Amino acid sequence: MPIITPRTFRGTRDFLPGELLARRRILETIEEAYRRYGFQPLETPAIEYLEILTGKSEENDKLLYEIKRARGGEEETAESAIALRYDLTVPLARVVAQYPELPRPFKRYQIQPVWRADRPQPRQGRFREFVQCDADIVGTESLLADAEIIALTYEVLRDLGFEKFRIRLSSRKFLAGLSEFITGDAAHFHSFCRCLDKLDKIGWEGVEKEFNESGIPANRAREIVTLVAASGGTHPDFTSVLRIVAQNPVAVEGLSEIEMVFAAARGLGVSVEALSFDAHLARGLDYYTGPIFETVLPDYPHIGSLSGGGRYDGLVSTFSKQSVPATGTTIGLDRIQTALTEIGKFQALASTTQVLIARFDADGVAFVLELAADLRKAGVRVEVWYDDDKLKKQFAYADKQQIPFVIVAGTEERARGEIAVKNMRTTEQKQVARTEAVKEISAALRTI
RNA sequence: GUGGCUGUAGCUCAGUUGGUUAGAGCAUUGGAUUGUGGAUCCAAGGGUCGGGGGUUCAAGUCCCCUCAGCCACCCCA
Repeated sequence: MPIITPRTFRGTRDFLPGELLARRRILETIEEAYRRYGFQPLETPAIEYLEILTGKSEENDKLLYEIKRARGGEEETAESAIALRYDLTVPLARVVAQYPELPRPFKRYQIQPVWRADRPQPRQGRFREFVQCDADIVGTESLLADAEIIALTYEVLRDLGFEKFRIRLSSRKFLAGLSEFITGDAAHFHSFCRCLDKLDKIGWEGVEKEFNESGIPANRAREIVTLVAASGGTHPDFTSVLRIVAQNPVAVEGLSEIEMVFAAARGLGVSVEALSFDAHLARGLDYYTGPIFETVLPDYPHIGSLSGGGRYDGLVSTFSKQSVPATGTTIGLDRIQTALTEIGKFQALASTTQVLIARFDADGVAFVLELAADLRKAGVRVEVWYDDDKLKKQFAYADKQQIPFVIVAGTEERARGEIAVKNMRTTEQKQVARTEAVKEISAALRTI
């Protein structure tokens, strides 16, 4: 029989225990924060009908993993065609339309994997299968909701140990107005955004070249956007920006929304250096309609955004005659992990076991099993050694797994009604009466 | 999707101008007086040199194709 090479599909990964334990910790931190803001959990299927997923964003349509057919089954018909979801926002919009009885505001969080047929680049935290942590507020147009989403993002990143990060805020509405104001034609909006977004990377010469190549009339663009950009940052001068775009009512409205969200987010405790108004933040899925935001690490520009979100008041209406406003964000678990690893704060754990009960003779089996049962009843995480191996091997295992305590109960100890408890960190070992074992171990565990 | 780089043990790599049974470190397993780990020492297992074809007396080493991985761009979490 030929051996099949063990491997994982490109852009997907196995998570071995050490890494997974650390990932779980990150998830717990995120989930805790989401709950503090009153979000309730939701899960949806990995597979959706193709028609649910397509048509929301041209880029994403290209990244869909379509599922062709079941093995030995029939080819899917056009109506029953299916695909793996590429985000959690579209499924949420579907749910909102499908269950009108849900409360308003509907605040849900959702932590599940999504799939995109991208070309993976691990260093940038980019994969084909990755976990998104979404928090969305559905059913209100209030910009307080957008501000809360920003504050929530801020808290999550702080809780995770990030010290220097930047939440960049802009607005689709403002950009639409700005685009119209500069180009004189709303039709240029998309390419205008795409070019503008590259400003940080390629500078003005590059952007102007892109404008030309995209056929965007942008004779005054440099002057205007330079002024707007100069008025942005962590201490935005909204009055100056207003003066520049005053002739365009859409831009004015978008700007006032940014200003409100900005102020409310600060009011919710977001620190000055963590939030900035970036007029040239133009990226984002096509379904955004209002404020948009993303989080980046200024010191690690190669890592993609850690979070991204915004207001999408039109998305639900693709599934319903009702129009339902919504805003929200997604935090990328894998980007977070990539970033924490780079910063040196991603600490893999070997094991969560607290006590290993060693053994080395057949006579002691009953004694050891009873001890394990007692400890587990008290909530202690216990492993029992299975084979008749040398103690050396058993201790080496405890050491490798970073198990803090090892219990040895050989004939001598058992005869005296005692056990030996060794603290692997201090190497200290002491004799404990079997009757006091649970109490002693529990107390010892509290000291570490 | 566009462009570039790489592909030798589980991992990180070395392999001289193509020449006999392909090496090291780490990891794994076993041992160094039989009830105690992290150090050291000894030993062992593990590779059809990504796959296929070609040039040659001879290819890990040269050429072609292919697959895979990585990086930049695109886009984004």
